[in-house]
Amino acid sequence: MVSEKETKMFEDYLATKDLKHSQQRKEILHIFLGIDKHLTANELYMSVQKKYPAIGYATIYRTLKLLCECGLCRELSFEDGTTRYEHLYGHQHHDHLICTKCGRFVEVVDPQIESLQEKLAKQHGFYPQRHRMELYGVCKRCKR
Amino acid sequence: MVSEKETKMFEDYLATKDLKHSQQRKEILHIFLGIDKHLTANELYMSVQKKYPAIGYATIYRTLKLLCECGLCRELSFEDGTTRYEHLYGHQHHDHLICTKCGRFVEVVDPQIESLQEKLAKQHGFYPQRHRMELYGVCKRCKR
DNA sequence: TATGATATTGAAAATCGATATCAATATTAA
DNA sequence: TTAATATTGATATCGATTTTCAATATCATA
Repeated sequence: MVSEKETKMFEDYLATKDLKHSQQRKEILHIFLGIDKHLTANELYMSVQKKYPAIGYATIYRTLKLLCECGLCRELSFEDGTTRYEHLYGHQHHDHLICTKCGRFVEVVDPQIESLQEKLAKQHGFYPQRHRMELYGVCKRCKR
Repeated sequence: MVSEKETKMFEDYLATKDLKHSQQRKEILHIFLGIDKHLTANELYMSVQKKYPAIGYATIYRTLKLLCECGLCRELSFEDGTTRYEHLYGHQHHDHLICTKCGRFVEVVDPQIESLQEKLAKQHGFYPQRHRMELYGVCKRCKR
């Protein structure tokens, strides 16, 4: 079952921006939250299509943008040029470990790295806001 | 003066792949090495145009790809969607600290972070190959 | 240094993902 | 119910990159 909390977050965001709670937005959010993987816009479009064939491409992109703005979604652009979206339902901040053979993703966090990143930014006179870290390697399964 | 070493690296790479040492390739490499900043393909194209108006867009892209393959160039795709290329002439491995206001780049390395990244990958059963880290923040100049 | 096999080129067309346009429709507050 | 306004889907458009293709350049070998 998909959380009420995230639905609420989205609706609150729409309300504060004087945007409307359209059916399409609700349906896209619901489907997006239900898929636990890093989706491309196209993959999301396909999933949405199965249930709601009338929903167009542009609405997918528009809704993804809103979801990113309200903090429910993160846009990730990878080495290979693809842009993927991950929902933050039940996930905290994390970075990615990516297998260069099979493309498998693992979410990782290392508090020590996090704090060193902050420190490093400050050392250079930057006020740190966020970061992006991707570790590429070959996973256990592919190494053999 | 631009290093012979890099030119040699490129020529050796071309030789091993049975590719040819065309004038265009030599000229693009030379101009690319001479510019010490993170260029978009278009920016490189413009610089090349000034000296060699006959060289086309496609050749710029084709040559950048070769330079990346032989290790003289790194392709970077940033948060804002732009793709930039940096040459590795006189640079070692480094990550980036990027100002979200003015777009200024600083190259940074933190050996402690580097080794924790390796460790983290290994902990998850990955054989680490490379990584990418971008720290976003507001720089000293923009903060005021 | 001429030849022929093959890679490279520039120009233009094609492709890709993403965004903007626009008339028809849905949402919302009054 | 109405009126104001936001949203929609279809389509056109965009900018970045890649592909196509006929003409040309490179290079090993004769």
